[in-house]
Amino acid sequence: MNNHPNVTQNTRERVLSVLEKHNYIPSAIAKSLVVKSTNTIGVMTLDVRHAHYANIAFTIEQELSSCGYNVILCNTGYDRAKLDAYARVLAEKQVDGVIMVGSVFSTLETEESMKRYLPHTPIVMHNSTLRLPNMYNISTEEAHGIVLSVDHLVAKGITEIAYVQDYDTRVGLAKVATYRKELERHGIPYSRKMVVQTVSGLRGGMNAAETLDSRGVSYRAIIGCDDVTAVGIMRHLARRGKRVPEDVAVIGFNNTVFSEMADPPLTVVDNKEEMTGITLSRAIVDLLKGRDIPPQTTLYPELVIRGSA
Amino acid sequence: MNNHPNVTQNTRERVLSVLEKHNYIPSAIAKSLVVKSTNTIGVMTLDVRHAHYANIAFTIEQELSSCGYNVILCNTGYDRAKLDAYARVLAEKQVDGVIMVGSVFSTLETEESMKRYLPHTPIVMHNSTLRLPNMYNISTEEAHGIVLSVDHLVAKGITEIAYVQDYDTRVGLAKVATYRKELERHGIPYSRKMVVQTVSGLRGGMNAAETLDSRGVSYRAIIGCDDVTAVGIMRHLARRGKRVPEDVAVIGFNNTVFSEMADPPLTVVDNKEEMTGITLSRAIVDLLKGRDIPPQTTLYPELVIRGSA
DNA sequence: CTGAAAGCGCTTACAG
DNA sequence: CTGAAAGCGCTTACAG
Repeated sequence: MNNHPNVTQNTRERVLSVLEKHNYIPSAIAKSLVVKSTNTIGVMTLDVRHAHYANIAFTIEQELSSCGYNVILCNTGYDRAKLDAYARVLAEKQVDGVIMVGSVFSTLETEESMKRYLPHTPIVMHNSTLRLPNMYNISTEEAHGIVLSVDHLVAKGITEIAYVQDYDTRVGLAKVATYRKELERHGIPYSRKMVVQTVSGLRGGMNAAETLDSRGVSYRAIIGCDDVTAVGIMRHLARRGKRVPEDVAVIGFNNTVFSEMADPPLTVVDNKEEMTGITLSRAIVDLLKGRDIPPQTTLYPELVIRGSA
Repeated sequence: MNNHPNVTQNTRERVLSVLEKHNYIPSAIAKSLVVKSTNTIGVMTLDVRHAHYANIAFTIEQELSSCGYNVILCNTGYDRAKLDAYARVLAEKQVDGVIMVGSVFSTLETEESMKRYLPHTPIVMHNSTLRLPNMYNISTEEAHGIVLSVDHLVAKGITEIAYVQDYDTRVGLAKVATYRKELERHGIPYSRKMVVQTVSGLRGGMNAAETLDSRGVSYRAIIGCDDVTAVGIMRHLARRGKRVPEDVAVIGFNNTVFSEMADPPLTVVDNKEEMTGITLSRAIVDLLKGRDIPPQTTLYPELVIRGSA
């Protein structure tokens, strides 16, 4: 009788002292069996070695543990079979809910696994979505970062703005589209020559800037798809003797440690991972407490202005 | 009757088809209650946002999941109360074992919590130790990295070697001591002026190199306590117009992405996080399978030679 | 080879 | 206000 109202002070104390003496630890699994709730949440992520997922996973774990839930960590990679196996084992272990973070999870295969194994378990997804009644989506509108970046540059009188994109994912495409739309909104002519596609990363950033130079276009700013790529861009510029931000302004995406460490420190679009983790955790807790939440929530990034633009 | 030998092919097929049709998922918690094993391992770490812990946690999770175990992630920070709470909840949830990674866990408070809540659960610890019969230790001898670094520099004919240390932790102290011993072994006079203490990080590295300059000592190499600090050291050198490695060779510790990204790419002591994660996982699995393992295992780092030394 | 019973450690009604 | 019984969904002996 855990903290029930109708129990005498006397009896309670007597019982507690005995428990204390024998170092009694209640079995959560026996309890779970009857109350049909395990107080554990499955957290699926692409790869927690990546700072982005690590930050979100950390925040989720901290937030949930402060609410009495534990986290089972699942790194699926790009492996469908792994995802399926995790979904099954989370069902067997009867997690109360699952949080999936990453755009990788927007696939029909994922949908099938989740529908099959966890048809009634609340699922909160970040940056991906499934057509399932028990699924709730929370997304960060990364393309909004382009709006912020272009606005920032234009306010400084810079109009020759190049854009370095990486993969043709849904958000990747949305970002280029927004880049084009934003230029037009500011009355700046759009040129295909000002956007270069590359592999994200240091090398990719260097190559992208190199490509831009080889095209002979004139640019006063480069927006890079992420911060590490932006560091690569800056490295190429430095080797060409161009100063940042005087000659070329650089803006990156993702406010990881790399941004601060860059020289000059990078101005970046911050997708607010802590806020994301907290929002995801609160959503699942709300669902488990029977409170209703909107099926779709949008989070907006913000611009962190440092030395590079 | 899961795959028991004495069951007819016939019966088995009949049963399986019914299970399949009803989409039956066995309850792991009901099973756990009777078999006294949950197939879940608690992994305690300081903070999974740090690349070092993220890498190890990732590898542990992958390795254990391939052996049929799930991981409950616990980020304790420096908070004793949190650690105590996690220890208790892991006991309640009846994890089969726990892995603790980080030197933070070498405290009497930790020992008390673990003894109280998990007296019979196998505990495998990395870089920390407790005087408990159910505890097994696996440590990476970081000081060995100093041996490798000094050897490498001396082989290049460099003898004026400075050392930047951070905190006075057990391993921090062991590293300076080894630095001194190694110099002596190579017949190089040791000077207190050649070691500077700093706060780890970019800023700390810059400050440390600055301090070295202000002391007016002559140096041809600097060994930094970690890679980010080494990047700071290189940044200071670059600002002073010194070339790396021509004028000054730089070696860091921890082979994170920062090392590769540095310019020039950093020569570093790699503490082999993947190997560490695998070793920790195998140890706990061995213990759970009833195989005996040595109470203490030592792992050695290796030198990754890149452009800075 | 198969089926029914007991029990894992809890909670939840339900009698006393 | 307290105590004994039933049941959560499995596995493990043990009869048939």
